[in-house]
Amino acid sequence: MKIGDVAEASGLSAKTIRYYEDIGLVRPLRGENGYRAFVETDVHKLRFLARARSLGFSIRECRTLLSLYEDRERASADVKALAEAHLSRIDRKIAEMEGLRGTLATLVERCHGDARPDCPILDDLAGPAHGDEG
Amino acid sequence: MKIGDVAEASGLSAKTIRYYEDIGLVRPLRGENGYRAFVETDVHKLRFLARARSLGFSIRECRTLLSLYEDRERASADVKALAEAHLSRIDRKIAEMEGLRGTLATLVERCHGDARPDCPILDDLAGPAHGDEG
DNA sequence: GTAGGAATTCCAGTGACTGGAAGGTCAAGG
DNA sequence: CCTTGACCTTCCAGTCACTGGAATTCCTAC
Repeated sequence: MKIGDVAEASGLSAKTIRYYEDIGLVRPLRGENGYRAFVETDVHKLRFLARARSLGFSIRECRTLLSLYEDRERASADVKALAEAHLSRIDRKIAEMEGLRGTLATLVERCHGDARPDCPILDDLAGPAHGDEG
Repeated sequence: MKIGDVAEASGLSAKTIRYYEDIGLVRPLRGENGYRAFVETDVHKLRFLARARSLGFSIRECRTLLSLYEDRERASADVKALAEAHLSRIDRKIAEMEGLRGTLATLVERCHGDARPDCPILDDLAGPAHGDEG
């Protein structure tokens, strides 16, 4: 299989697949013409990678996940730990985003949004209501 | 004021402030010794920037926000539009993260997390239950 | 005069790609 | 045999918003 086929099969771009080879995530063989020659297991790996990335795992984590995946002897606890750590990162991120969303929503609500120049949003950005700013 | 003082006052690092000068967000004067000489309005600007960045506005948006802020004639509607666009981006991002969280949480739940090698998380990553993958 | 801390510049690296240039390979069609 | 065009190759640069570090200069205190 050539890179184009594999790109189609895995949902990754050819660019990304080359990049993944660069950083050692896949090691396709080479044909006599210099083209990458992928086999089934490469496609599996790349699909695995695509899915893991879409779930927000970093490349570094994907590397671990992949080695865990390829190790028939590994404990599922290892994988679970990784996923749980990732889950709590996601939770933190969501909480952060929601706090941010709240602040911004309040600001937007308070802004009359017309041709007048006074704007609560900019006022907040200029100095969050401490009172004595200058 | 020197960069260290301004860093303290604005909550940004000296590195970041130099970077902001590089990309034209602030233009501090220079003293005879070559040191940056910041005035009050620079500090205001930098605090504005710090706050806007912490609310997740991109540098590009900050630039717009800043020019809006400095334009005494601007309509608050302009600012509101920008903030609303940003708000809906945040909403999309949150929804995406929550979907992701759900998937991952289910996976973690289904994983027994012991020394056995079979693991629903890796199974899912390897090929999300379509049935006929290979 | 010497230490130190803080300022300066410039270069390189982060993460995870993406875009584009310049050139090689292959199958089909004339 | 030659061209066309799709696909492949490599390599370099850019993205975003910084951050780290080296080498050097400046200022203050002792």
